[in-house]
Amino acid sequence: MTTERPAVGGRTARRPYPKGVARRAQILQTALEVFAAEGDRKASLREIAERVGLTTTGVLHYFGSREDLFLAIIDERDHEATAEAEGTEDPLAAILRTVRHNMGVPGLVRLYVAMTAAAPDPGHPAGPYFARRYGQLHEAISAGVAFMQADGRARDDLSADTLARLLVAAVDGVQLQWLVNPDIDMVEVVDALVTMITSPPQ
Amino acid sequence: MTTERPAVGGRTARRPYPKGVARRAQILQTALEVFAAEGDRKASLREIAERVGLTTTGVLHYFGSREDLFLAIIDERDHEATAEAEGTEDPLAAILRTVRHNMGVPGLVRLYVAMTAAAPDPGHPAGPYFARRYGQLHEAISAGVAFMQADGRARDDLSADTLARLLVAAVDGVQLQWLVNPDIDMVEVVDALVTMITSPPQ
DNA sequence: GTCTATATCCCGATAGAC
DNA sequence: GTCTATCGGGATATAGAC
Repeated sequence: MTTERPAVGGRTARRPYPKGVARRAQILQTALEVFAAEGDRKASLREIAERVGLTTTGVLHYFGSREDLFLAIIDERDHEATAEAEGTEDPLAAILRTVRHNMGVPGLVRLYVAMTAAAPDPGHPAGPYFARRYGQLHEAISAGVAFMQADGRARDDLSADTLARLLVAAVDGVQLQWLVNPDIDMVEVVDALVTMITSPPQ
Repeated sequence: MTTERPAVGGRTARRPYPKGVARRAQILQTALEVFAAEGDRKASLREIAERVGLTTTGVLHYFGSREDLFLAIIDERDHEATAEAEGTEDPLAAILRTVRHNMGVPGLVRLYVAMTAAAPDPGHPAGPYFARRYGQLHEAISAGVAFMQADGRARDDLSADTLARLLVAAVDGVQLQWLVNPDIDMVEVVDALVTMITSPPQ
């Protein structure tokens, strides 16, 4: 694995010119704002371009397609989150931190859910992206849980593999409920699972 | 609660004429087929209408909009599933049965996920629908879990409320992973959660 | 009640000029 | 690196035929 940035976000990734990177960042920021405020259907390229002060083609110059643009937002935020959680001893604590953080950024969660749902669609750029993403996430969490099992800090009557999948599923799934009903305390729900995993079986 | 069918699927729900109900069913069936085979983006009103032998407006006569059409599919399948799970003693077993069944209908799961993701979008008809749906589902499962707790068949150090949310989250979330990576055994993952809920804490 | 024709509008994407 | 022009596709409202 290299530190090379993946080519998710368009053809200008190589040798970025100062003006270009600023525009790029501005477009990403604006697109997220529009999506958060108006939703998927209203967040058209035209609307976003207008707010940035460009035409649709201007936006498409930086991101190959509308789908690529939204995927680039997810990709960027993912890099931040992954970097922050890197090298944590307790993966369960890291997950709870993430969930708590997510409760403060509903728009981003909405976008994330929309991309996840679109990923299985044949030909959608999010497909390969999420396959890789889920793979890495699962590997990291599974390894962390296995470590805790070896230390006796997690129950070992269930495989680390399955528990890792369950953790990811719980986080993703509770977000679906939370988006429809914001009164739900996501941390409380995920914390219940963490409790069950860390309390030994009889 | 009456047995009256909700008005989810169009204005012709009252006093259905034989020809109309047949067409309606045919459209629902075809729409699901196209969605399962081609995905959300290719499943346009035109494509569906063509296969049924109608024009787009012909389809729109039965369902007010494309979104309403897809929501009607979910609604119909939900009625079947709910009726089947009705009056089950063990809600956990019912959930596992549903998950096992879902592994045989990936197209429907894809549609379900797509609708769930679209639900938080402002103005989307799936919004109110899923709010109600999640409410009913949660109430039913929560009550069932509480019953099991009273019988000593489920751990009671965590609230039935939270466990119910966690169960629904796990089912929804594991589907997201499964759609991107069909090798995952959804039953195994959800069963792990069931095991933890039914095994008493130390 | 069932359905078509038409007309309009918005969208994403491409080609090519500057 | 950005715009103009344009294309094809898709959603939807109305009028009216059967």
